[in-house]
Amino acid sequence: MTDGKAHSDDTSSQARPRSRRTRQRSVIQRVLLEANRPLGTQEILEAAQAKAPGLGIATVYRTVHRMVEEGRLVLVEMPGEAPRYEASGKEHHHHFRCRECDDVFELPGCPSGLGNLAPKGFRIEDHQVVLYGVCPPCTGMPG
Amino acid sequence: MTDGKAHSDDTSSQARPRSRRTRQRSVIQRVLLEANRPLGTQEILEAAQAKAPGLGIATVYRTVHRMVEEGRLVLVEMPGEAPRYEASGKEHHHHFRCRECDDVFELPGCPSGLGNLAPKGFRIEDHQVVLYGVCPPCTGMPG
DNA sequence: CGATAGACGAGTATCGGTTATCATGTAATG
DNA sequence: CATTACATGATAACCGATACTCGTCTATCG
Repeated sequence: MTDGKAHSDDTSSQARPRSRRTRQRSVIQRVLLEANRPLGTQEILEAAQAKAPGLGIATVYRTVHRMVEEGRLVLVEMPGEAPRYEASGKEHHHHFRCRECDDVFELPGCPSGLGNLAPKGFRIEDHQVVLYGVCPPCTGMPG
Repeated sequence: MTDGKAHSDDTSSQARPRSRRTRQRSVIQRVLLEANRPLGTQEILEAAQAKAPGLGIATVYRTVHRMVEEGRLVLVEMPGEAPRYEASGKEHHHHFRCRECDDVFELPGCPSGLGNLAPKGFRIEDHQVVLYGVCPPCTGMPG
């Protein structure tokens, strides 16, 4: 073959459209990857609009979906709430939700003995722990 | 009125309408109180319709709300799913969700050391643990 | 039994979250 | 700088879950 590189008319594989680097997209990605906690779509929108005025909610959804498909973001679901997203690749951890500000924080580590919770006969594949309370800022503490 | 008992025209307090004992309501209550696991509105509807043909979803919502207000039912929320309801008054416990049948089961007990998960500065008030996997019936086990 | 306040079922409306549409804008390429 | 395919923003449409409306029914009580 004269050119071994796959050309644009290659219909094999999923033919995912070539990705572009736009201001909106990079701002959203930065917001998510630099946050040290899971963010909801509205949080993402507001944070990103500071750096990209006029940014719309549709772009947030589009970018988040793309990043999840790319494996760069993972879905974080809290009981009774809309989905949040956080950077993937972190160590196994759980979450804390502040009842004052409604923010969700990451908690390093994992309690042991979760496997003993289920009676015999249950095959445990996964687990999720959520702590509720008040975060340091909301208690009035500086840290 | 001659008697001192509060009559129906008493507008003091919340004047909650007098409750009636209907077939639909008692069936829904039995379904919920006898289930040993949290049920969603659709599950409640289907289970109750077996004993009360023609029962409508509106009555399920009405009865569930009433029972929650009365304190006989507690809301159980699983991440990313519609609300479930279980009988109140049980000992502190957590839940297991089967990925095959999507049923949620109660797990007696509670893992220790959850308080150590949060760094200093977080005030922990509550917690929730969810295990995911396959329940005994779905693994092919009898019990 | 008769009166009546509650309750019911069916259907419609609403709600928050998400997705689709489309005209316009713009990054990437030559 | 011209081309063009991909991206964007605004808005409408959609969706599952839940609440409301209303005509009819019935448990309760005298």
